[in-house]
Amino acid sequence: MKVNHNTAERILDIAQELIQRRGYNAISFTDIADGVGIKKPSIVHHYPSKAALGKAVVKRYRETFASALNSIANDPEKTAFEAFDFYCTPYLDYGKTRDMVCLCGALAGEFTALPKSVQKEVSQFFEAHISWLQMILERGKNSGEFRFSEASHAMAMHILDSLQGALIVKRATGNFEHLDKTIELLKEKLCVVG
Amino acid sequence: MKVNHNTAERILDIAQELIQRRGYNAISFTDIADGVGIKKPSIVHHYPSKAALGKAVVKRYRETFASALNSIANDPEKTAFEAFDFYCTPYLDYGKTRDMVCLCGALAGEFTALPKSVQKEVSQFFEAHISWLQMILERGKNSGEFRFSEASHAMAMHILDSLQGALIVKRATGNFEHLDKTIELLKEKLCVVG
DNA sequence: GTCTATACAAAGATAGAC
DNA sequence: GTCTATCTTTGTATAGAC
Repeated sequence: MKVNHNTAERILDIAQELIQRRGYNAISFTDIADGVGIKKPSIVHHYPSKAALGKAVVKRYRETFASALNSIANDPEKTAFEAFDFYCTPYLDYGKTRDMVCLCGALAGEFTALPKSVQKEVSQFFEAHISWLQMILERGKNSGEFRFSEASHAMAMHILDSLQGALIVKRATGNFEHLDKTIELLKEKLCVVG
Repeated sequence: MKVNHNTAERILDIAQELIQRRGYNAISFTDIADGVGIKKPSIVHHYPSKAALGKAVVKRYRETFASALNSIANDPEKTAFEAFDFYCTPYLDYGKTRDMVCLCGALAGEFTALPKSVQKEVSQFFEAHISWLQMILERGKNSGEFRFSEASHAMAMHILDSLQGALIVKRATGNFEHLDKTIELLKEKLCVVG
Protein backbone atom coordinates (compact mmCIF):
# COMPACT_ATOMS: atom_id res chain seq x y z
CA MET A 1 0.00 0.00 0.00
CA LYS A 2 1.51 3.27 -1.16
CA VAL A 3 1.81 5.93 1.51
CA ASN A 4 0.72 9.41 0.47
CA HIS A 5 2.25 12.59 1.81
CA ASN A 6 -0.14 14.84 -0.04
CA THR A 7 -2.90 15.99 2.30
CA ALA A 8 -5.74 15.69 -0.19
CA GLU A 9 -4.75 12.07 -0.86
CA ARG A 10 -4.16 11.25 2.79
CA ILE A 11 -7.70 12.45 3.52
CA LEU A 12 -8.97 10.02 0.90
CA ASP A 13 -6.86 7.21 2.38
CA ILE A 14 -8.25 7.67 5.87
CA ALA A 15 -11.81 8.31 4.73
CA GLN A 16 -11.74 5.16 2.61
CA GLU A 17 -10.46 2.99 5.41
CA LEU A 18 -13.00 4.38 7.86
CA ILE A 19 -15.87 3.78 5.45
CA GLN A 20 -14.66 0.23 4.81
CA ARG A 21 -14.65 -0.36 8.56
CA ARG A 22 -17.74 1.52 9.72
CA GLY A 23 -19.71 2.84 6.76
CA TYR A 24 -20.49 6.29 5.41
CA ASN A 25 -23.13 7.54 7.82
CA ALA A 26 -21.22 6.44 10.91
CA ILE A 27 -18.14 8.54 10.22
CA SER A 28 -17.59 12.27 10.56
CA PHE A 29 -15.11 14.97 9.59
CA THR A 30 -13.77 14.73 13.14
CA ASP A 31 -12.93 11.02 12.73
CA ILE A 32 -11.16 11.69 9.45
CA ALA A 33 -9.34 14.76 10.76
CA ASP A 34 -8.09 12.79 13.77
CA GLY A 35 -6.85 10.01 11.51
CA VAL A 36 -5.00 12.39 9.22
CA GLY A 37 -3.74 14.53 12.08
CA ILE A 38 -5.35 17.80 10.98
CA LYS A 39 -8.42 19.82 11.95
CA LYS A 40 -11.92 19.63 10.52
CA PRO A 41 -11.85 22.83 8.43
CA SER A 42 -8.75 21.63 6.62
CA ILE A 43 -10.79 18.79 5.19
CA VAL A 44 -13.44 21.19 3.98
CA HIS A 45 -10.68 23.16 2.27
CA HIS A 46 -9.89 20.11 0.12
CA TYR A 47 -13.42 18.73 -0.21
CA PRO A 48 -16.27 21.25 0.10
CA SER A 49 -18.77 18.80 1.59
CA LYS A 50 -19.06 15.30 2.95
CA ALA A 51 -20.86 14.27 -0.24
CA ALA A 52 -17.97 15.60 -2.35
CA LEU A 53 -15.46 13.74 -0.21
CA GLY A 54 -17.50 10.56 -0.39
CA LYS A 55 -17.72 10.81 -4.14
CA ALA A 56 -13.96 11.41 -4.45
CA VAL A 57 -13.20 8.37 -2.30
CA VAL A 58 -15.35 6.02 -4.36
CA LYS A 59 -14.20 7.53 -7.66
CA ARG A 60 -10.55 6.91 -6.83
CA TYR A 61 -11.31 3.38 -5.63
CA ARG A 62 -13.29 2.64 -8.77
CA GLU A 63 -10.59 4.06 -11.06
CA THR A 64 -7.77 2.21 -9.30
CA PHE A 65 -9.66 -1.04 -9.85
CA ALA A 66 -10.52 -0.14 -13.44
CA SER A 67 -6.89 0.54 -14.22
CA ALA A 68 -5.64 -2.72 -12.67
CA LEU A 69 -8.38 -4.82 -14.26
CA ASN A 70 -7.73 -3.18 -17.59
CA SER A 71 -4.01 -3.97 -17.42
CA ILE A 72 -4.65 -7.62 -16.72
CA ALA A 73 -7.24 -7.90 -19.45
CA ASN A 74 -4.93 -6.33 -22.01
CA ASP A 75 -1.89 -8.39 -21.08
CA PRO A 76 -1.55 -11.13 -23.74
CA GLU A 77 0.59 -13.18 -21.34
CA LYS A 78 -2.25 -13.57 -18.86
CA THR A 79 -4.73 -16.40 -19.09
CA ALA A 80 -8.40 -15.98 -18.21
CA PHE A 81 -7.78 -18.09 -15.12
CA GLU A 82 -4.98 -15.78 -13.99
CA ALA A 83 -7.21 -12.77 -14.55
CA PHE A 84 -9.96 -14.36 -12.46
CA ASP A 85 -7.50 -15.24 -9.75
CA PHE A 86 -6.18 -11.69 -9.78
CA TYR A 87 -9.71 -10.41 -9.40
CA CYS A 88 -10.20 -12.49 -6.25
CA THR A 89 -7.03 -11.24 -4.54
CA PRO A 90 -8.40 -8.07 -2.89
CA TYR A 91 -11.45 -9.97 -1.62
CA LEU A 92 -9.14 -12.59 -0.13
CA ASP A 93 -7.05 -9.86 1.49
CA TYR A 94 -10.05 -8.10 3.01
CA GLY A 95 -11.37 -11.52 3.96
CA LYS A 96 -8.39 -12.01 6.26
CA THR A 97 -9.04 -8.80 8.17
CA ARG A 98 -11.32 -8.66 11.14
CA ASP A 99 -13.47 -5.74 10.10
CA MET A 100 -12.84 -4.59 6.56
CA VAL A 101 -15.07 -5.15 3.56
CA CYS A 102 -15.06 -3.81 0.01
CA LEU A 103 -15.67 -0.05 0.01
CA CYS A 104 -18.65 -0.44 -2.30
CA GLY A 105 -19.98 -3.44 -0.40
CA ALA A 106 -20.11 -1.30 2.74
CA LEU A 107 -21.76 1.57 0.87
CA ALA A 108 -24.29 -0.75 -0.77
CA GLY A 109 -25.62 -1.60 2.71
CA GLU A 110 -26.74 1.99 3.19
CA PHE A 111 -27.25 2.78 -0.48
CA THR A 112 -30.47 4.80 -0.30
CA ALA A 113 -29.06 6.90 2.53
CA LEU A 114 -26.11 8.06 0.42
CA PRO A 115 -25.87 11.34 -1.52
CA LYS A 116 -26.88 10.82 -5.16
CA SER A 117 -23.35 11.57 -6.39
CA VAL A 118 -21.96 8.78 -4.19
CA GLN A 119 -24.70 6.36 -5.25
CA LYS A 120 -23.76 6.95 -8.87
CA GLU A 121 -20.13 6.02 -8.25
CA VAL A 122 -21.09 2.86 -6.39
CA SER A 123 -23.43 1.77 -9.19
CA GLN A 124 -20.69 2.38 -11.76
CA PHE A 125 -18.25 0.33 -9.71
CA PHE A 126 -20.53 -2.71 -9.67
CA GLU A 127 -21.48 -2.38 -13.31
CA ALA A 128 -17.85 -2.13 -14.39
CA HIS A 129 -16.95 -5.23 -12.39
CA ILE A 130 -19.81 -7.25 -13.86
CA SER A 131 -18.80 -6.22 -17.38
CA TRP A 132 -15.16 -7.06 -16.76
CA LEU A 133 -16.00 -10.44 -15.25
CA GLN A 134 -18.34 -11.24 -18.12
CA MET A 135 -15.56 -10.51 -20.60
CA ILE A 136 -13.06 -12.70 -18.74
CA LEU A 137 -15.60 -15.51 -18.44
CA GLU A 138 -16.25 -15.47 -22.17
CA ARG A 139 -12.56 -15.40 -22.91
CA GLY A 140 -11.98 -18.37 -20.64
CA LYS A 141 -14.86 -20.24 -22.17
CA ASN A 142 -13.46 -19.71 -25.65
CA SER A 143 -9.99 -20.79 -24.56
CA GLY A 144 -11.37 -23.91 -22.90
CA GLU A 145 -10.22 -22.82 -19.42
CA PHE A 146 -13.75 -22.42 -18.12
CA ARG A 147 -16.77 -24.58 -18.67
CA PHE A 148 -20.19 -23.34 -17.61
CA SER A 149 -23.63 -23.58 -19.13
CA GLU A 150 -25.22 -20.35 -17.85
CA ALA A 151 -25.21 -16.97 -19.55
CA SER A 152 -21.88 -15.27 -18.92
CA HIS A 153 -23.64 -12.16 -17.64
CA ALA A 154 -25.57 -14.15 -15.03
CA MET A 155 -22.34 -15.88 -13.97
CA ALA A 156 -20.58 -12.53 -13.68
CA MET A 157 -23.35 -11.16 -11.46
CA HIS A 158 -23.21 -14.30 -9.36
CA ILE A 159 -19.46 -14.05 -8.83
CA LEU A 160 -19.69 -10.43 -7.74
CA ASP A 161 -22.67 -11.10 -5.46
CA SER A 162 -20.96 -14.08 -3.82
CA LEU A 163 -17.74 -12.24 -3.10
CA GLN A 164 -19.47 -9.14 -1.77
CA GLY A 165 -21.82 -11.21 0.34
CA ALA A 166 -18.99 -13.35 1.66
CA LEU A 167 -17.15 -10.25 2.90
CA ILE A 168 -20.03 -8.75 4.82
CA VAL A 169 -21.11 -12.06 6.33
CA LYS A 170 -17.50 -12.84 7.21
CA ARG A 171 -17.27 -9.64 9.22
CA ALA A 172 -20.61 -10.15 10.93
CA THR A 173 -19.83 -13.71 11.99
CA GLY A 174 -16.08 -13.49 12.52
CA ASN A 175 -15.68 -16.62 10.40
CA PHE A 176 -12.76 -15.98 8.07
CA GLU A 177 -13.43 -19.11 6.00
CA HIS A 178 -16.11 -17.40 3.93
CA LEU A 179 -13.78 -15.97 1.31
CA ASP A 180 -11.63 -19.06 0.80
CA LYS A 181 -14.66 -21.28 0.49
CA THR A 182 -16.50 -18.91 -1.82
CA ILE A 183 -13.59 -18.70 -4.24
CA GLU A 184 -13.11 -22.45 -4.10
CA LEU A 185 -16.76 -23.03 -4.92
CA LEU A 186 -16.78 -20.45 -7.70
CA LYS A 187 -13.74 -22.04 -9.32
CA GLU A 188 -15.35 -25.42 -9.13
CA LYS A 189 -18.50 -24.01 -10.66
CA LEU A 190 -16.41 -22.66 -13.54
CA CYS A 191 -14.86 -26.09 -13.97
CA VAL A 192 -11.50 -24.41 -13.64
CA VAL A 193 -8.64 -26.72 -14.52
CA GLY A 194 -6.28 -24.05 -13.40
CA MET B 1 -48.07 -8.80 6.27
CA LYS B 2 -49.88 -8.56 9.59
CA VAL B 3 -50.79 -5.06 10.69
CA ASN B 4 -50.11 -4.23 14.32
CA HIS B 5 -52.20 -1.85 16.38
CA ASN B 6 -49.99 -2.10 19.42
CA THR B 7 -47.65 0.89 19.58
CA ALA B 8 -44.57 -1.03 20.71
CA GLU B 9 -44.97 -3.38 17.75
CA ARG B 10 -45.76 -0.61 15.29
CA ILE B 11 -42.52 1.09 16.31
CA LEU B 12 -40.66 -2.12 15.49
CA ASP B 13 -42.47 -2.39 12.14
CA ILE B 14 -41.49 1.10 11.05
CA ALA B 15 -37.96 0.91 12.46
CA GLN B 16 -37.37 -2.38 10.66
CA GLU B 17 -38.58 -1.07 7.33
CA LEU B 18 -36.51 2.09 7.66
CA ILE B 19 -33.36 0.11 8.49
CA GLN B 20 -33.96 -2.22 5.55
CA ARG B 21 -34.22 0.82 3.29
CA ARG B 22 -31.57 3.17 4.70
CA GLY B 23 -29.54 1.43 7.40
CA TYR B 24 -29.19 1.90 11.14
CA ASN B 25 -26.99 4.98 11.37
CA ALA B 26 -28.98 6.93 8.80
CA ILE B 27 -32.28 6.79 10.68
CA SER B 28 -33.40 8.67 13.77
CA PHE B 29 -36.14 8.65 16.39
CA THR B 30 -37.74 11.47 14.42
CA ASP B 31 -37.96 9.34 11.26
CA ILE B 32 -39.52 6.48 13.19
CA ALA B 33 -41.89 8.74 15.13
CA ASP B 34 -43.10 10.33 11.88
CA GLY B 35 -43.70 6.91 10.38
CA VAL B 36 -45.69 5.68 13.38
CA GLY B 37 -47.51 8.98 13.83
CA ILE B 38 -46.28 9.72 17.34
CA LYS B 39 -43.60 11.92 18.94
CA LYS B 40 -40.00 11.08 19.80
CA PRO B 41 -40.37 10.67 23.57
CA SER B 42 -43.10 8.08 23.05
CA ILE B 43 -40.54 5.86 21.38
CA VAL B 44 -38.19 6.25 24.31
CA HIS B 45 -41.02 5.25 26.61
CA HIS B 46 -41.17 1.85 24.84
CA TYR B 47 -37.47 1.46 24.08
CA PRO B 48 -35.07 3.29 26.42
CA SER B 49 -32.37 3.87 23.79
CA LYS B 50 -31.68 3.56 20.10
CA ALA B 51 -29.48 0.55 20.82
CA ALA B 52 -32.32 -1.15 22.72
CA LEU B 53 -34.72 -0.46 19.87
CA GLY B 54 -32.23 -1.75 17.31
CA LYS B 55 -31.71 -4.90 19.29
CA ALA B 56 -35.46 -5.46 19.63
CA VAL B 57 -35.96 -5.04 15.90
CA VAL B 58 -33.30 -7.60 14.97
CA LYS B 59 -34.36 -9.99 17.72
CA ARG B 60 -37.95 -10.07 16.48
CA TYR B 61 -36.78 -10.49 12.86
CA ARG B 62 -34.44 -13.30 13.85
CA GLU B 63 -37.09 -15.08 15.93
CA THR B 64 -39.74 -14.78 13.21
CA PHE B 65 -37.36 -16.44 10.78
CA ALA B 66 -36.32 -19.07 13.31
CA SER B 67 -39.92 -20.00 13.94
CA ALA B 68 -40.80 -20.28 10.25
CA LEU B 69 -37.66 -22.23 9.38
CA ASN B 70 -38.23 -24.51 12.31
CA SER B 71 -41.79 -25.27 11.20
CA ILE B 72 -40.69 -26.20 7.71
CA ALA B 73 -37.84 -28.35 8.97
CA ASN B 74 -40.12 -30.25 11.34
CA ASP B 75 -42.89 -30.80 8.82
CA PRO B 76 -42.59 -34.40 7.61
CA GLU B 77 -44.61 -33.52 4.48
CA LYS B 78 -41.96 -31.09 3.25
CA THR B 79 -39.07 -32.20 1.09
CA ALA B 80 -35.60 -30.70 1.38
CA PHE B 81 -36.18 -29.01 -1.94
CA GLU B 82 -39.39 -27.40 -0.71
CA ALA B 83 -37.58 -26.23 2.40
CA PHE B 84 -34.84 -24.68 0.29
CA ASP B 85 -37.38 -23.05 -1.97
CA PHE B 86 -39.20 -21.68 1.05
CA TYR B 87 -35.95 -20.23 2.31
CA CYS B 88 -35.45 -18.33 -0.93
CA THR B 89 -38.92 -16.73 -0.91
CA PRO B 90 -38.20 -13.65 1.24
CA TYR B 91 -35.03 -12.93 -0.74
CA LEU B 92 -37.05 -13.13 -3.95
CA ASP B 93 -39.65 -10.80 -2.48
CA TYR B 94 -37.10 -8.21 -1.37
CA GLY B 95 -35.39 -8.70 -4.70
CA LYS B 96 -38.46 -7.36 -6.47
CA THR B 97 -38.46 -4.13 -4.47
CA ARG B 98 -36.50 -1.09 -5.53
CA ASP B 99 -34.72 -0.39 -2.26
CA MET B 100 -35.21 -3.09 0.33
CA VAL B 101 -32.65 -5.66 1.43
CA CYS B 102 -32.54 -8.18 4.25
CA LEU B 103 -32.49 -6.41 7.62
CA CYS B 104 -29.30 -8.18 8.62
CA GLY B 105 -27.70 -7.64 5.22
CA ALA B 106 -28.18 -3.91 5.65
CA LEU B 107 -26.82 -4.03 9.20
CA ALA B 108 -23.83 -6.13 8.13
CA GLY B 109 -22.70 -3.27 5.91
CA GLU B 110 -22.18 -1.05 8.94
CA PHE B 111 -21.47 -3.85 11.40
CA THR B 112 -18.61 -2.31 13.37
CA ALA B 113 -20.57 0.92 13.78
CA LEU B 114 -23.45 -0.86 15.52
CA PRO B 115 -23.99 -1.14 19.28
CA LYS B 116 -22.60 -4.41 20.60
CA SER B 117 -26.06 -5.69 21.51
CA VAL B 118 -27.22 -5.22 17.93
CA GLN B 119 -24.07 -6.83 16.52
CA LYS B 120 -24.75 -9.89 18.62
CA GLU B 121 -28.25 -10.31 17.20
CA VAL B 122 -27.00 -9.95 13.64
CA SER B 123 -24.29 -12.55 14.19
CA GLN B 124 -26.82 -14.95 15.65
CA PHE B 125 -29.11 -14.43 12.68
CA PHE B 126 -26.43 -15.41 10.20
CA GLU B 127 -25.20 -18.33 12.26
CA ALA B 128 -28.72 -19.71 12.66
CA HIS B 129 -29.32 -19.48 8.92
CA ILE B 130 -26.08 -21.24 8.08
CA SER B 131 -26.90 -24.04 10.52
CA TRP B 132 -30.41 -24.42 9.17
CA LEU B 133 -29.22 -24.47 5.57
CA GLN B 134 -26.54 -27.01 6.40
CA MET B 135 -29.15 -29.29 7.94
CA ILE B 136 -31.46 -29.01 4.92
CA LEU B 137 -28.56 -29.64 2.55
CA GLU B 138 -27.59 -32.80 4.38
CA ARG B 139 -31.16 -33.96 4.45
CA GLY B 140 -31.49 -33.39 0.72
CA LYS B 141 -28.24 -35.16 0.05
CA ASN B 142 -29.38 -38.19 2.01
CA SER B 143 -32.74 -38.26 0.25
CA GLY B 144 -31.08 -37.98 -3.15
CA GLU B 145 -32.68 -34.59 -3.91
CA PHE B 146 -29.36 -32.73 -3.83
CA ARG B 147 -26.03 -33.76 -5.22
CA PHE B 148 -22.92 -31.74 -4.30
CA SER B 149 -19.37 -32.69 -3.47
CA GLU B 150 -18.41 -29.86 -1.09
CA ALA B 151 -18.79 -29.83 2.66
CA SER B 152 -22.38 -28.99 3.56
CA HIS B 153 -21.22 -26.21 5.86
CA ALA B 154 -19.28 -24.51 3.06
CA MET B 155 -22.28 -24.84 0.76
CA ALA B 156 -24.55 -23.33 3.42
CA MET B 157 -22.22 -20.34 3.84
CA HIS B 158 -22.09 -19.93 0.08
CA ILE B 159 -25.87 -19.91 -0.28
CA LEU B 160 -26.28 -17.29 2.43
CA ASP B 161 -23.46 -15.13 1.03
CA SER B 162 -24.85 -15.29 -2.50
CA LEU B 163 -28.36 -14.31 -1.49
CA GLN B 164 -27.24 -11.48 0.78
CA GLY B 165 -24.79 -10.21 -1.82
CA ALA B 166 -27.39 -10.42 -4.57
CA LEU B 167 -29.77 -8.22 -2.57
CA ILE B 168 -27.34 -5.41 -1.89
CA VAL B 169 -25.92 -5.42 -5.41
CA LYS B 170 -29.44 -5.53 -6.83
CA ARG B 171 -30.32 -2.35 -4.97
CA ALA B 172 -27.11 -0.57 -5.91
CA THR B 173 -27.44 -1.36 -9.60
CA GLY B 174 -31.21 -1.34 -9.99
CA ASN B 175 -30.95 -4.68 -11.80
CA PHE B 176 -33.72 -6.86 -10.42
CA GLU B 177 -32.40 -10.00 -12.16
CA HIS B 178 -29.82 -10.67 -9.44
CA LEU B 179 -32.08 -12.69 -7.18
CA ASP B 180 -33.70 -14.84 -9.85
CA LYS B 181 -30.35 -15.65 -11.40
CA THR B 182 -28.70 -16.36 -8.06
CA ILE B 183 -31.36 -18.83 -7.04
CA GLU B 184 -31.30 -20.46 -10.45
CA LEU B 185 -27.53 -20.91 -10.24
CA LEU B 186 -27.66 -22.21 -6.69
CA LYS B 187 -30.27 -24.78 -7.59
CA GLU B 188 -28.23 -25.91 -10.53
CA LYS B 189 -25.18 -26.19 -8.32
CA LEU B 190 -27.17 -28.41 -5.95
CA CYS B 191 -28.17 -30.56 -8.92
CA VAL B 192 -31.75 -30.01 -7.90
CA VAL B 193 -34.12 -32.23 -9.80
CA GLY B 194 -37.23 -30.80 -8.12
C1' DG C 1 -3.11 25.48 3.35
C1' DT C 2 -4.11 25.25 8.20
C1' DC C 3 -5.84 27.04 12.07
C1' DT C 4 -9.46 29.13 16.01
C1' DA C 5 -13.89 30.38 16.64
C1' DT C 6 -18.47 29.98 15.67
C1' DA C 7 -22.96 29.22 13.41
C1' DC C 8 -26.75 26.20 12.85
C1' DA C 9 -29.22 21.98 12.59
C1' DA C 10 -30.12 17.44 14.15
C1' DA C 11 -29.12 13.79 17.03
C1' DG C 12 -30.22 10.87 21.45
C1' DA C 13 -32.12 11.39 25.70
C1' DT C 14 -34.57 13.46 30.09
C1' DA C 15 -38.12 16.04 33.06
C1' DG C 16 -42.34 16.56 34.14
C1' DA C 17 -47.33 17.91 32.89
C1' DC C 18 -51.56 15.69 31.37
C1' DG D 1 -48.93 6.15 27.46
C1' DT D 2 -48.25 10.45 25.11
C1' DC D 3 -47.16 14.90 25.03
C1' DT D 4 -44.27 19.83 25.27
C1' DA D 5 -40.16 21.66 26.50
C1' DT D 6 -35.45 21.30 27.18
C1' DC D 7 -30.61 19.55 27.73
C1' DT D 8 -26.32 18.10 25.76
C1' DT D 9 -23.55 16.45 22.25
C1' DT D 10 -22.28 15.98 17.80
C1' DG D 11 -22.76 16.79 13.07
C1' DT D 12 -21.69 19.67 8.67
C1' DA D 13 -20.25 23.89 7.30
C1' DT D 14 -18.56 28.99 7.33
C1' DA D 15 -15.72 33.29 8.55
C1' DG D 16 -11.72 35.08 8.88
C1' DA D 17 -6.86 35.28 11.14
C1' DC D 18 -2.20 33.55 10.28
